[in-house]
Parts: sequence; C-alpha cells; structure tokens
Amino acid sequence: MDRGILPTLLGYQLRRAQQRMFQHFAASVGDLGVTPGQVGLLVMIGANPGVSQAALAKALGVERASLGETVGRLVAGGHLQRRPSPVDRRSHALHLTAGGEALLERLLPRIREHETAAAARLSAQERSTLRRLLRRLAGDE
Amino acid sequence: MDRGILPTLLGYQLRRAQQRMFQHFAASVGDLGVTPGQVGLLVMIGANPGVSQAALAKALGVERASLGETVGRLVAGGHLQRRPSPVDRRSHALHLTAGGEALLERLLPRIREHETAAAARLSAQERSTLRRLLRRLAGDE
DNA sequence: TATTGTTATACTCTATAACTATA
DNA sequence: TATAGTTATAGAGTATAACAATA
Repeated sequence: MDRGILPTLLGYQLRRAQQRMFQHFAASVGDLGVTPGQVGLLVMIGANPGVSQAALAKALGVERASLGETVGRLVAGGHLQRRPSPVDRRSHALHLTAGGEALLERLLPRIREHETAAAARLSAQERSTLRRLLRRLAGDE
Repeated sequence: MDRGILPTLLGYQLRRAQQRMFQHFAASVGDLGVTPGQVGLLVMIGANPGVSQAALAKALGVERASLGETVGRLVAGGHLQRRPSPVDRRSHALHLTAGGEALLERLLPRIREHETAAAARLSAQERSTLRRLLRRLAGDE
C-alpha cells in the first residue's frame, strides 16, 4: 500500500504514533475505565487541589466548555468534586474524591508499565530525545 | 501550574504535540473544509486508486466500520466515489472524484506551509529525527 | 465459513454561541 | 465590562454488535 507523501509529514507521523499509544493504553489500562485525557486531568488536579476549571482549561489549551464536559464525566464517575471557591463565588474549586485518589494510586504503576511496553522499540535515550522534541514542538515549556 | 508526572510521560507529550499540530492545521488549512484524517484518506486513495475500504482500514489501523464513516463523509462532500469492484462484488473500489483531485492539489502546498510553520521551533535535522522516532514508535515500517 | 460493507448504538473529545451569576 | 461556569447544539472520530450479500 503506497502512502504517498504521508510519511514525510510530521502531522501524519504524530497521528499514527498517538493512535498506537492510545490503542496500547486502552488494551493495558482501559479496564480502569479512564481515558488518557482523564488521567491528565486527575494528575493535574491531584497536583493542584482547588484549581478552577478556567485555570485548568487554559493550562491544557482547551475551551472552558470542553473542559467542563470532561470534568462533568469525572464528577459523575465519583472521581472529582466541585467545591465552592472560598474566594470567588463564580468559581469552582476542583478536588479529587477519596475514590479519585485511590484510582490515581492504582493508575500510576499501570501507566508506567504501559509507557515502558508501548515504547519498547526505542532505547531509553531515544525516548528521552523524543519527549524533549515533542515538548519543544508543543511549546509546553 | 504543577503538571505532576505528566511531562515525564511520552503519551502526554504526544497528546500535547498532536493537539498543537491539530490546532495549527485548523487555523491554517481548515478553510478548505477537511480534517487531517480526511487528508490522509485522500492521499492514500489518490496513491492507490481502486483500493477497498477493508484494505484501507487495515493499513490505517482502524475498524472497517470507523473507516466507512469517514469515507461516507468524503463521499457526501463530493470528494470520493465508491465504484463497484471489478473483481469482488462485495467490495467497493474507492476513487477520487475530479473535485477530490482538485482539492488535493490545493491542499498539498497549504499543508507543506502548515508543516513548516508549525514545526518552526525545530531545526530541519530535529524534524527529521522526530519523524524517524515517531515512525519507529508507531511501528509503521 | 469467512469477508465486505452497512447500520444501529454509544461514548469521548472538541468547538461555538447564548445564557446566568458574579466580579 | 469582563470572567466563571453551564447548557444547547453540532460534528469528527472511534468502537462493538448484528446483519445482508458475496466469496
């Protein structure tokens, strides 16, 4: 099957690599019932208890409404709480529930295994190079 | 904002980089009305006229039903045709329409500009290294 | 029996626009 | 005026399961 110019396109290679990582994640961590994006949210809120949805949306580069949807799913799943902000009555302070913290504890070792297995084709140095180039590309600083 | 362990995860950096590329694509090529995934399909079909949906799904690593949805959108948009296969009456032979070919001609230079601009943070050599590592990670041969 | 394509159903992610409550 | 959050609406992408037609 001829892929034409696709292999020369960074965007295509990124999509393919991410698709592969997602499928590996689903097969190896999916039984815990969360997606990679939801894991990101849980980690961020765990590291910044009380953060607002607007601050989180800005940090993750998505719209407030989009983030609200994802937060809503995690609230419905019992992993997150929206508490009233002590300083701004428009705002919600996001916190992990006890269940959310327990889930995160179970997730972390599973995710490390998944990462190692999914990137087994690359050496430790190559993985490090790849992370560095991706971070520069994303402008995540 | 503390990102916790996220920056150490390849999956997170991939998601962020892809999100950035997607947003840049949408802003710079989106006026032509196609998504990156649809471009991939148009390029593949342009390079392999008459290919079947099943063969395409396998090459792209998605389910037949999922690919059928995307093909259906491009057919509805007038960019693709499903013709009867000359050798297997179960199968469709996919072809670009004249409009699809014209669209692809307009897309290619725009995509090259988009790729260059979106990856401006990286040197030519770094972009090449990144493509190579991503291809290895994706197992795309 | 196996494969090709379709349909039905469902879920995640994402966005824009309009709304409210509050700052 | 501007911001935080929600809701309504929409579209893309993905998947599984069941089905008809064909191999």
